[in-house]
Amino acid sequence: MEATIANAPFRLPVAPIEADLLAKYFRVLGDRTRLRILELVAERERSVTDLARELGEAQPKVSNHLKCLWWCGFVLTRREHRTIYYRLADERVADMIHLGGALLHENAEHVAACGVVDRA
Amino acid sequence: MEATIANAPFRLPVAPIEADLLAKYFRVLGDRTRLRILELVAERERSVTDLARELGEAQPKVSNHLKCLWWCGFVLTRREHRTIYYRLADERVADMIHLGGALLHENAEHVAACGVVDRA
DNA sequence: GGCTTATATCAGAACATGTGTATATGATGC
DNA sequence: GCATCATATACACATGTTCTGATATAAGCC
Repeated sequence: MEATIANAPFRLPVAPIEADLLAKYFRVLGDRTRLRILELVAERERSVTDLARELGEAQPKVSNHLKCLWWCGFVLTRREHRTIYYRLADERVADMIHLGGALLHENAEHVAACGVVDRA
Repeated sequence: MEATIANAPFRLPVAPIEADLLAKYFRVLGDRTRLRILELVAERERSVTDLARELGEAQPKVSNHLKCLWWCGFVLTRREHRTIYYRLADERVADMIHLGGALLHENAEHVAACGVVDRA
């Protein structure tokens, strides 16, 4: 046993490959529509149509984002007749978003003003 | 008791404007190089040159990402003579990354295979 | 002042990502 | 089978983001 990454309880990932995947994972949270979808399905399960209506967004758009969220394990589905209900896969996803929200609040103006994320 | 939203201990942010900012905030974590920088500065403070050497990346590239991390409140700086040392601004940033890593591990293959984040 | 070191900025190319429209699949009920 | 409702997919387009290489600022030292 020596692979420190694998068994470290709280050590940051070091391998570049890890960083690549983790970046991709966080990028899923880097979209306004996906965040709003997660908000809603965290509250209670919803169908695609529900989400599209509540968000005021086009159905294909919502569907596409849901596909992304499903692939990456953020949401789970359940079929009932013709309808597919999406729900949050893990409470820790909500925890992570809340943590981000808390940190954001202390830097909100700075983040808003930051042009580097948009224009590097 | 039925309003599951209102009394949930961990309520998700709802306002669309919030979602926009929060997405931007998470997007900062959605880059491999920035994550690797955060790993290193979480361990101990480093100069730009240190980081560029340890990451094997070009100095302007590292500098640019540091600017982004600094603007958005992920890192703090300290000047010593000609050198500027960067360090993690808040332990909770590391917590959030660990949480993401933990969730990722349970879905690693799916996330890797997910083409939606790359190609929508 | 001139030289060196440390960091930051800029412009443009290359790439990734999100959106809208149209269309396809797939299940249900007649 | 046909009509319908719910969801998914494909493609073209616009936008956003990162990288590279050259150059600029800025501090310290002689």
